[in-house]
Amino acid sequence: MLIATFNVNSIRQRLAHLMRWLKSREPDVVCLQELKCLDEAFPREEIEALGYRVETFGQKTFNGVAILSRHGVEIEHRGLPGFPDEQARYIEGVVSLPQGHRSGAVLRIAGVYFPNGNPVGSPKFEYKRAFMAALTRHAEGLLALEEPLIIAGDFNVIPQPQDARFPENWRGDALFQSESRADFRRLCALGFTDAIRATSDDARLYSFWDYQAGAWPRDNGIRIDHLLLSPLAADRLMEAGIDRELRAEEKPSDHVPVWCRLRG
DNA sequence: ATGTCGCGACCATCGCGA
Repeated sequence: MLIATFNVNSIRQRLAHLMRWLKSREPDVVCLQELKCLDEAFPREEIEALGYRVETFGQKTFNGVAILSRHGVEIEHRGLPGFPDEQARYIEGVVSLPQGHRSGAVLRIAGVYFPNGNPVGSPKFEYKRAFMAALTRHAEGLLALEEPLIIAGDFNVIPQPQDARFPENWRGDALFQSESRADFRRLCALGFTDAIRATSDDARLYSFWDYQAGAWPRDNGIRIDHLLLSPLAADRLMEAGIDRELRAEEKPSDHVPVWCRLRG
């Protein structure tokens, strides 16, 4: 059972990349972020042709999230409960696992696209913090369900200095601000496992490289796309990885897919 | 030191968001 997250930075610009990657990696469930289009403009037929159910929560120009699933999926929320928002940043559903799956009958999946929050001290930063507070509150309720649950997406938070090649460059940035990191720790402390950190001590595990200033050739990356596993999901965690080779393709997204494999 | 994309308004560059 392979679950992944991928910020595509425009689904219409990245469809070919996504299709190639879906065919090679064959994930069961994928959370997408930054669709940058309305639901009716989403290229759903192409992805359905690969055997995926497609559930979108789109928005014109900015934001937009989706869940792709090779198994049945029932969407429970488009938009973060308890957080009235114009922006399409949250989608949550329940995936019906194949018969006999050892993780039980269902996997709950929440796809998130966090506000960037820059500049620090602006209303945008307060909006980011409010989004995290609302997600943390909602996640408490989800954990009480005692289901396998994964919150997957672009959190726009660099959790630790080792999650950036040059952490000093991010001082003062909303992605590395102490409040952002504390908010992220508070969410994790409810009982979530960071799939990448739980399975690897490797250096340079990044999921984003800026388009500017040669960030990719210099490997000036950061890790901001995360998979947070509830205890029942973490019990089944086998391995996790980052498909960094997509960043070397022609016209790539500035993010790459991050995935984890659950036993069963 | 700088270096880039994607979108939409609106036609050709520009402002915004990242």
